[in-house]
Amino acid sequence: MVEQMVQQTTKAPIGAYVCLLKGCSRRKALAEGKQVHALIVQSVLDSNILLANTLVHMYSKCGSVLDAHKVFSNMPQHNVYSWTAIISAYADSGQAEEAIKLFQQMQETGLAPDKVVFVVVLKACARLAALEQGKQLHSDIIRRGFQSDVIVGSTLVDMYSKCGCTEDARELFNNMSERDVVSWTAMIAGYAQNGLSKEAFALYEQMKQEGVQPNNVTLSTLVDMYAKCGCTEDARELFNNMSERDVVSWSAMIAGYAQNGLGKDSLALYEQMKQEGVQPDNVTFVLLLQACASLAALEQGKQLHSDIIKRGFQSDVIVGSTLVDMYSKCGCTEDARELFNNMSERNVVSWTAMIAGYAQNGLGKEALALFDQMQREGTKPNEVTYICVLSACAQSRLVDEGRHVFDSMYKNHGVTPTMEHYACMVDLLGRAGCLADAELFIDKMPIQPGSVVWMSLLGAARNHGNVEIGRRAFDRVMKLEPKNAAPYVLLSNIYAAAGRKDELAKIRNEMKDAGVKKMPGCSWIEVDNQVHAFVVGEATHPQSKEILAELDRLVGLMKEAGYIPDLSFVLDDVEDKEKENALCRHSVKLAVAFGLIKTPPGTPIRIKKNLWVCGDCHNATKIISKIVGREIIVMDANRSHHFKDGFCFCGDYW
DNA sequence: ATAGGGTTAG
Repeated sequence: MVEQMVQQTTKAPIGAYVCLLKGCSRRKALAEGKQVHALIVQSVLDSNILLANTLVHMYSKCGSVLDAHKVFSNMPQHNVYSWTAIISAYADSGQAEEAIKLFQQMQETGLAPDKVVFVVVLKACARLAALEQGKQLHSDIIRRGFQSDVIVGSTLVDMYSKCGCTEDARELFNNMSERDVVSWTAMIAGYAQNGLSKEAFALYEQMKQEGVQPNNVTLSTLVDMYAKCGCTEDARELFNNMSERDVVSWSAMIAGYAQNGLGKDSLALYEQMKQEGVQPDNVTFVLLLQACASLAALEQGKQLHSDIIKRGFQSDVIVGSTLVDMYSKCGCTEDARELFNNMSERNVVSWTAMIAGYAQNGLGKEALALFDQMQREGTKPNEVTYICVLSACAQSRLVDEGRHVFDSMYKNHGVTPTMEHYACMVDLLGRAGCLADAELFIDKMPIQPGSVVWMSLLGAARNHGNVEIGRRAFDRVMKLEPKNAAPYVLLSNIYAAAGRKDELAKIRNEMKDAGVKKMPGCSWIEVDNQVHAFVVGEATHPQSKEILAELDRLVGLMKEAGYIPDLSFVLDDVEDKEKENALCRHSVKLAVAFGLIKTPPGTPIRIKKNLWVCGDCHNATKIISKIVGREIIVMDANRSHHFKDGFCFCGDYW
């Protein structure tokens, strides 16, 4: 077909080829572009500088920097457009350092840069947050008199913002001789990216006052900003009022829900998006997978996975890593691993996601093995990798292995332990019952221990019923984070388990006086592609009556099997009978009962919980798994619990 | 040629 088209236009072969290549660029049709390239070579037109430049451009747009570079280096001569095309190829593919290097090479050849090449190199600097180079470019731009160009100006604003220099960006913005909607939006986005939402809103108001119409890019920026502030309702209102919504606008709103714990709303919005005929892209899928992961919504996650394959996004490394994460967070480490093995490209995040998957599911040995493999295959672990490896060791009681990893992280990969790593070590030692070692470890820390470290110790004290250490750790957390409810709950658990009623009452009052509220426990379960949420103590689900009846029936059977409700997990000072009732309304139990009613016998039940699963729910679920002959998987805020035949794979170590 | 949405942990 390509040949036919060319033959029909033999009168202007070069122009025709340019047209064809531009079409390929637009459609990102690499294979077709290569065909056209072959024809150009056949017609001995490949030394034509215009065609060669267009080829470089085409390969760049189709994502093949390698081919772009080949064409570029085979060209008999380069003009400024050739350089622009190859620099932009590297900048767009994320190889910003290479782009900057090429720009320097270009200047060495004596060619004078034009506006466009400055824009392209500035983009590379923004990507790298290479402020010094950016400033150098800025002065070159002034020297050549390009500073009054509105595109160059907007790009400079963007570069300074992405380097974290919002004040420089703003000064430049104020001095721009001409400002269009893009300039305003770049400055608003600059504030948003640097967490200055007040300034961003103020500038947005000013923009409207000066009569500049915000477009859908401006509004999507604001939707994202509202969402990042946690104001999803404001974001939604703005989103609803947008006249034009493209895939980015929808994704920004989907992200807002997914990243604020409202995964259900993300998935609902996706349905609406499809109805309105907007096509999701790779980024949309990443966000939706995050929503599924946060809900452990495996069925919908699998559906998305097949949509991803259908639309050809499965080779995107970020999509792949997010899929690994989604399967892991649904408790399916084997599926995650198979996917991981088949990924066409893996980066440090992909490896880390898989290691984290093993860690979350209590498979410490597998995590360590993968960590070894990763290094053998030449991927350098980063600090997050180490957090995951250490937490895998902590979850699986691999104390010596964890110590060894910690001791060698700087030596092996130059990763300096941060607060999080120290907290992991305290967790590792504390969980294993070495509370004294953990305290000693904190004493020897070269940095001031932060609240995460003390929280780890407090958690360990809770697990091992150590009142004194628990109290000490609690006091340290309070000094750093007086408004956090978690330490109050942990210390209350310690007092309750130790039967220290007076101290329990006292801490409950202190908590009340401090105006600190415990986050209510909430569990989710997906049934028939629909996620159902259960909040502790609430009977708001339409089928609450049946759920409570089922729980009643189960508790009877459980007691026959030896279940004794652990009333120490009810912190309110009420009668024992009432405590037992309260235990029965814990969200995990409600979700389990619902799952039992709504799914066929024998099928596994998968539940997601926002906090840690409580000891009584853990014990109860073990017994239920045996009585009803079902596998029950509870993904809590920390790790998974896989119940089967009366046991949990965590071995009660969590 | 310029502005907006994305991956691992906690």
